[in-house]
Amino acid sequence: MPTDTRDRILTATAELFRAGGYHGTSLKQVTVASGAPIGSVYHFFPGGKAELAEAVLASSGASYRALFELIADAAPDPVAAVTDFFDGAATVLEETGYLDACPIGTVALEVASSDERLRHATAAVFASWAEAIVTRLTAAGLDEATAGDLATTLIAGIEGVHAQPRRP
Amino acid sequence: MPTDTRDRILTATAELFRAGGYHGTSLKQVTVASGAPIGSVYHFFPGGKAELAEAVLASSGASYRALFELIADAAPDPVAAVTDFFDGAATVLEETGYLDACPIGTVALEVASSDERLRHATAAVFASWAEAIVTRLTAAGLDEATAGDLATTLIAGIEGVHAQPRRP
DNA sequence: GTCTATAGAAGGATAGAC
DNA sequence: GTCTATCCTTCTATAGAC
Repeated sequence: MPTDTRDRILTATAELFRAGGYHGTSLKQVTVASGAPIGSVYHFFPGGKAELAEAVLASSGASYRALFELIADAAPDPVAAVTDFFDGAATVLEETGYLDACPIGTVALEVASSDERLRHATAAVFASWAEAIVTRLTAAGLDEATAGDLATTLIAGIEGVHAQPRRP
Repeated sequence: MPTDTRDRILTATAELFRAGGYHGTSLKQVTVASGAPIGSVYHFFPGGKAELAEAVLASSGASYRALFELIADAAPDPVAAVTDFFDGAATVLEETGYLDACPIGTVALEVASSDERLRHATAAVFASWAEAIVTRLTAAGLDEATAGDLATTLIAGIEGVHAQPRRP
């Protein structure tokens, strides 16, 4: 399969971003973790690290959105949708020892004031999540404004939870 | 004043961490922003970048805690304390164009799984904040467990808010 | 305590054979 | 599409004069 290598680079980089963020991840690590040589990385992402990061943010963002939609649409009501989603996140955090966070939030904090292009990529992901949430909340009867505020609050909550390190 | 340089290094680094995080900040930037030569940085922080980061986390963490305590103790009740604090954070975010985030949260996400020492430093800060919140909530009549859970939620909220980039 | 110069390693990126 | 070798820059850290 020809695009197999590209996918491996994408998922490996997403995993590295979860652990070390954008600046904490080197292309050398990407080659080792993905098994792809540096030449292939630049073949699929001619724009280098920045273009790779942009693709990772978009693809990871879409995955998390799909996961939320899957859980939400299986839940009987919006309240259950939210608690199911947070319960799932809590389980993952517990099972992984609170080591790996959300690649979007980590990168978003790093690049907010320094990289216009990547900031846009993170903002697009959060906007997409908000849309998925708002759609379901308005369908359940909430007005647009309340649904939007609640979506922002929920996204802040899930991101903030991931910022908490393991204690001690 | 002999420790003046040390303070300038500390505050300059905290500002840089807010913008670019730990890995996104170089010691060269620290020297430029603080006006202190690299020799002085290593004079005050012989352990290099890691030791400097540890000091920045502790000092910034203490400042934010003090700010919360100031606002909370001026508020008539716990609910007002929380809304006053979040309102203050919102004002700062608006005034700065959502550019600079929380140095603790940013670094916490970067180092959670890669640097044991810095992870401890971030965990200590969050624990200190939680203590400040729990003290006031239990004084207001909440039981210890509920106060602890609420403190964690509030900290997650304030951190998650800072992870949101400016839109568009 | 301050400052400069520099060592030594690691980073991103490119060229070109295959 | 894959892989290696290599260039240039930047980074952390150290040495030593002042």
